[in-house]
Amino acid sequence: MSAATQNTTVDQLASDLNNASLNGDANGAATLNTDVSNVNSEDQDAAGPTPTNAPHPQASASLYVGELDTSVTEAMLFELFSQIGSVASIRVCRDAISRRSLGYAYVNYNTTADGEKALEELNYTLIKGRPCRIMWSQRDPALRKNGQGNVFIKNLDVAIDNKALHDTFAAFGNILSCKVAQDESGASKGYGFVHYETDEAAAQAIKHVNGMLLNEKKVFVGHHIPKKDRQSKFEEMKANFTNIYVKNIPVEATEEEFRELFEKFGDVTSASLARDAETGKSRGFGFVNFINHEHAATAVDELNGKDFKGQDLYVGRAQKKHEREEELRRSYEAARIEKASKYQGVNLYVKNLDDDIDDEKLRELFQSFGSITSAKVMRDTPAETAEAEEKKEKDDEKNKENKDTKETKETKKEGEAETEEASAPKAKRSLGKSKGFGFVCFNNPDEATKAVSDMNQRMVNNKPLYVALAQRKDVRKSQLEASIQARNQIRMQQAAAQAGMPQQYMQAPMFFPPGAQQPGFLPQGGRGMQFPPQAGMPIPGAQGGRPGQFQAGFPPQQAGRGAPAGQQMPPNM
DNA sequence: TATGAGCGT
Repeated sequence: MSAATQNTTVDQLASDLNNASLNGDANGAATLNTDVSNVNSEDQDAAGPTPTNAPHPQASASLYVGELDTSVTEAMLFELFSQIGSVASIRVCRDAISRRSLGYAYVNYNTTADGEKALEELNYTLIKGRPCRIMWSQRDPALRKNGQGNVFIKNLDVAIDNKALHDTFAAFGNILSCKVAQDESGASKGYGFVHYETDEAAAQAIKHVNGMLLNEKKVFVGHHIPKKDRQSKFEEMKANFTNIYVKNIPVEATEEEFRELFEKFGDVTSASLARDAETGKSRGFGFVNFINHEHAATAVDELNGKDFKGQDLYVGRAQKKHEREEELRRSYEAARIEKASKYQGVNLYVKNLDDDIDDEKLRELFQSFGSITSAKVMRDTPAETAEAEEKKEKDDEKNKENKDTKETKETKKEGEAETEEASAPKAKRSLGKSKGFGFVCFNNPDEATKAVSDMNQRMVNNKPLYVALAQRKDVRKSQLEASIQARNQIRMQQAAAQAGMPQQYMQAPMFFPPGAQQPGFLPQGGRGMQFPPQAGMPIPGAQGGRPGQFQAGFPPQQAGRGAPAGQQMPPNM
């Protein structure tokens, strides 16, 4: 980074910090001295931001570009990076077998200056809707893998993006990499990372920003601790617990009785029963804290499950609130997965359904194969259908009487059994329009398999059904991705063959700018193709147009262009 | 609440 830019950034930091009320507030947040123009040379720490303008160590012109969408090609990167200066070469790294992009690339410039400029001007540029992350290529993994200088920031305001984070933290030293964690839609997850070149810079950043307000939010800034290190620390903490949680305590038990019960095992610093805020009545649980762990552990061993005034106590290590919540979340997730795998092999995906087919009719179609636990036609929400309905109502005015007697019912919740149907109120509510597919779940896999072989391609209301075993959402998703990748690969090869490109260059795609002399390329000015072929570009004469299109009205295979992926599975899978 | 990914010809 140039000195001029660095100064700008520092000034900007000072002003940003002021604007963002980083200077403390009534809530007791600490005050940050952002005055970097009046540094007391004897007080290094108070000086705060100590930016370094150190050039990167290798003095190469090779950039690593990460966080790329897998569809990003060399050509797209060339278009962007050549705006900065003369690009020597670009390579998107790909899996050796599947050729799927690994999500990162190298951009090599002819000069280091251009590399620096790209780092300053192109970092976090959106490519295919995702901000790219640019670093100097650092081939020595050891330098990257020790966590030196890596800082973790949480409780970030969602408005703080990569650039804002970078600008804020650049004042403390040279940043190798900086990122705000994002969800799939690109929204901030409220935490991020700043990896400095040196530990000193990281220490300065932590010292000066931890606990400060950024966009009204008090941020935590600390050393990045990898998951496994945090976990082992947590294990150690758990192994030395002194705090105990007790439940199933008779409500008539007094604080004193409760405390006495535990004092037999050692010195207790506190023993309290949870009480209702209004009535003051015991809520039947409480906490006991011992001075030392051994006594706490003995109390758990001796008292758990023991009778206390007529009730069997639960006594265990007390969890932190978030720990307990996480445990509950995990067990919920485990239950969900178990439920999903239970459907494996018994749940059928049925598509190309006529709009007239409702849950009831779907069940009837399949009931001869065995015992059906649920049959469900996926529908738009009534709201989505409302507009269309309204229009239809006008059209149907002539047939009004007919419509009024039509059976309507509300879309049912997931997992509800169909047996309710008979007793369901025939309320005159609008039913969402059928999405043309649904799910039929059998009791056992044999019934399901038989139904697939007998019902697939069966004509129903003049439409051939597509019937297959339903796939789990994640399985389906990865299969779709693989097929798209394979399709693009074929297109690339077809395009290359058409252009007369030697096969070997398809195996190791490397983009050289037009005009660059590279061995094996067609001479300039010949009839050679523009290089490289882009995924998704139309290929004259290539077979079949859009893959997955089918003829004579028969639906494509499940891996083709079926209903939108998000609707393929019932919500319980 | 939250603690990443990542290096080739």
